Amino acid sequence: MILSRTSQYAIQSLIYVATQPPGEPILNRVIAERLDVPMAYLAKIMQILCKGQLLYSFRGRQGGFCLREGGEKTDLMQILVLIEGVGFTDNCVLGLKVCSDATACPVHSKWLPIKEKIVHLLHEQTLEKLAHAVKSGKYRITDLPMVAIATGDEPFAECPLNS
Amino acid sequence: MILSRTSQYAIQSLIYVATQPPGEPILNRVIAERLDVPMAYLAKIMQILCKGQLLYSFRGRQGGFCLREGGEKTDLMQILVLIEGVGFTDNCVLGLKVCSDATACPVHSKWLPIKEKIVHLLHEQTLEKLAHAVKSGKYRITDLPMVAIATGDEPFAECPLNS
DNA sequence: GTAAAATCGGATATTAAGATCAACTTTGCA
DNA sequence: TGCAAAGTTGATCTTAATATCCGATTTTAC
Repeated sequence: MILSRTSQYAIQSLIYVATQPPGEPILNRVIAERLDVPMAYLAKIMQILCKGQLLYSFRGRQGGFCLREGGEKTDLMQILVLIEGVGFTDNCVLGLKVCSDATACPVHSKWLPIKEKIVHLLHEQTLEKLAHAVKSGKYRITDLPMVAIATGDEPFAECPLNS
Repeated sequence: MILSRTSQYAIQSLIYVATQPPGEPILNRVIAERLDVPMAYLAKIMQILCKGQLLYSFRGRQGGFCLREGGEKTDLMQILVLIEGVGFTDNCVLGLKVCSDATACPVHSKWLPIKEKIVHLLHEQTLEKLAHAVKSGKYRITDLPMVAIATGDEPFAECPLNS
């Protein structure tokens, strides 16, 4: 019913990066602050995302993290497979090691169509869509107020964080 | 995507008890053996199920656990609410503390109908139905072979475990 | 060349879930 | 009445997820 915190942070962070103007590296420290996530812990997660080819990282001054080319097309399923491992959707509801159509737990067949819907949802939601939703201002990816999301179209000229 | 082990054990155990002839107390030790679940840990869970009014417990010789009257009508939702707490289905996918229709994460509205389906499934599946499915022999609640489930209709006279 | 800024990566600490153990109470029965 | 079988209870151990720390390394501005 719930994703691991690690997965949640990964998704939040990627959406945040996707809301930022492409090509400009974003600091881990900044992401952690804006999302109210432990910085050192997020750094580990960012590393996984880099190794998983979802992000670029740049060291040194002017460093930070960027989406890879085409990274806006990344969907939630890709992220979760990277963090939770492949087959993370295949766990039996009752925890059976083997629970296939042949030898199943009593809820297996009822759970199957729901799982399909979840998988479909995860494939459908791309960073592009999610970032757009957040930039519209109608949705949020953190409990903190998201004052400093640049829209690209309408820069917050009055926002001190952008100066 | 996954229930806690505690919830899984609770469900497995209750289904097992529901497959047994009513009125005859079942030993915690026996349940733990049949389900291949740590005995002492299961005992704790059984305790919760007793306090939650799903089971009777009897101490001393001839003791054990029984379903309460009408316990066959218990559904999975009741069990999970007891173990995981009320509102366990209301967690935000991204982990936001507040994620209501008014102020939502970007997947909130897409997740809602899926959650409805899950809740419906959990309400629909009663111990009665589940136990019946298991007794039919087509489904299982443990990775171990369930040789010793009494059907009530066709006792396993040849099974040494029933002697 | 050097210092500052930033990531990298290994070691460690914390926390909660999962699991175990031992002492205790209750009960049935000889 | 005494013993053995069963659940009860609280303390404790283990493990994995979560979180932190710190030194090493890389990059860049000057």
